[in-house]
Amino acid sequence: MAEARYRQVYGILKSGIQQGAYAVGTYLPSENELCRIHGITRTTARRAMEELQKEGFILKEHGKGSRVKERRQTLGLLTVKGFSEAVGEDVRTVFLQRPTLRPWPGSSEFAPAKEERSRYAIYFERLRGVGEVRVMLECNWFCSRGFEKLLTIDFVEGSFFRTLSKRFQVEITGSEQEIRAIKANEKIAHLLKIGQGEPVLSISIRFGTSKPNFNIYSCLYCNTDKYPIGNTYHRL
Amino acid sequence: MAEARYRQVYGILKSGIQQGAYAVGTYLPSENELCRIHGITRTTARRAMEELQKEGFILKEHGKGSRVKERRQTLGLLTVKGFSEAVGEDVRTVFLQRPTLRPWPGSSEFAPAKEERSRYAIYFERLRGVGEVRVMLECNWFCSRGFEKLLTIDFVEGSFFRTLSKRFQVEITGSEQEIRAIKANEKIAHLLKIGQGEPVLSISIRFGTSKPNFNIYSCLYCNTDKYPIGNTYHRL
DNA sequence: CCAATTGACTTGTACGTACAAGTATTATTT
DNA sequence: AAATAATACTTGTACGTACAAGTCAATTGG
Repeated sequence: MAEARYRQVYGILKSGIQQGAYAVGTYLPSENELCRIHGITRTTARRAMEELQKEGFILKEHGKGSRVKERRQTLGLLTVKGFSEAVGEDVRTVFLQRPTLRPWPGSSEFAPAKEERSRYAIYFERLRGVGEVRVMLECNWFCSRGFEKLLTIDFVEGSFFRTLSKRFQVEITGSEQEIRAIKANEKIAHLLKIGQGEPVLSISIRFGTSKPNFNIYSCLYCNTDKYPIGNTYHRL
Repeated sequence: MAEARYRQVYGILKSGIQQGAYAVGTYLPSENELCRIHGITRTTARRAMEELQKEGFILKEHGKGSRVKERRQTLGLLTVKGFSEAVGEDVRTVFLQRPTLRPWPGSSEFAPAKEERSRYAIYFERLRGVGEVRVMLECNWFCSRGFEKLLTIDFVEGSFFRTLSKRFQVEITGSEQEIRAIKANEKIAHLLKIGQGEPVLSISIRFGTSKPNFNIYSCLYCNTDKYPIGNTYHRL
């Protein structure tokens, strides 16, 4: 199916914000204006705006309008949105382990389903940083069934999720996370260039997808000294 | 104004889930049934269900229904919902510092607005645990203007947010958070009964409210060994 | 017996309408 | 001149309708 109309409008507005067409602190076009501009009803316009609010791009102000929010230099990991979108330009990502077939790990926060365990997993590992600062070690597991091609091809625009979407028509539909403060072990300390035993933020994530019984299991280890993890919530 | 209709329905369903009327794994009444039951339209029913999904109570399954999700034993702090609702029964809370007038602290993740700084702050501090385990140290700041009564009265049902709502008609409308892994200092280590320098999760929160220029500033220090912080996200 | 189709459900998207309620400016009244 | 009222906007809530799309069981046709 084609992408939903409200999602398109959401994307247009989001790009506009990220590229500076709508400056921080200014108001977006009102919902009624959006209706005229895009030829949609207010229901749909509101839907797009709600999405923007949920992602923390705007703040809706009753009686006034929708204001573009300041984007903090944080990793917007607590939503599905990718790393690069949230932090900005100087994001560097290197593979420590390109996608390879592996047996599933023994234990994890989120247990894969039986259907997933019936095949080998694909594993890959990346180190991400902003400028010279090493921010995050990222480990990813998922069932190999139907994704053998990933062992050979490159990621679309360097993004795993975009690759899933473009090459495999698999979309992320949600996530579950557990967050802990742990001590950096030798490997993590070395890779993040911090001392062993230093506190590190550990985030275990299960990403649900549009494909039944197909989840992405990720473990992130973050050095939050310079780049804390951010999150916003709005009731309405 | 009276509480919105969809919020009422949301509350009814949420209570039903929490009190076991709808068991984990079972399906809630369909949207059309809810319309009949509560005399609302599907728009309103969907609104209530979306809220439940956003809070992680249910999982909507296209073509099937809305299933009650398993509630993990985590602190659902990454939404506005309070501590006690998320964890269950055996939550123990003790005041280390009852509400008192204080000058604002020098620095914080979130800077209070000028209007807030013009008055002294009210500060209070609580230690929260589950059973014998000390889970979290909680420090709270907010502008004293109009809230002098809080210095003397008790909290409604032990809940600060409920007190704001019931006694002052102030509602939480959203939050912004920053999450870090830090080393426990002497005070934190002592209170959480862990070793000094052990990793602790630090969450800085600004809660926005329905009262203009009135925010709650909270700092949480969590021992995540037994009770990790949880979070769920669903695109739609 | 098995495969395909149908039908009855579910949630998802989108249309259109109406009015409530908050904000800010302008016009009016005192 | 200052308070009040009207106004023109904004977002918030809620109604109703229609159809798309996913799920599943019963029915039908071969």
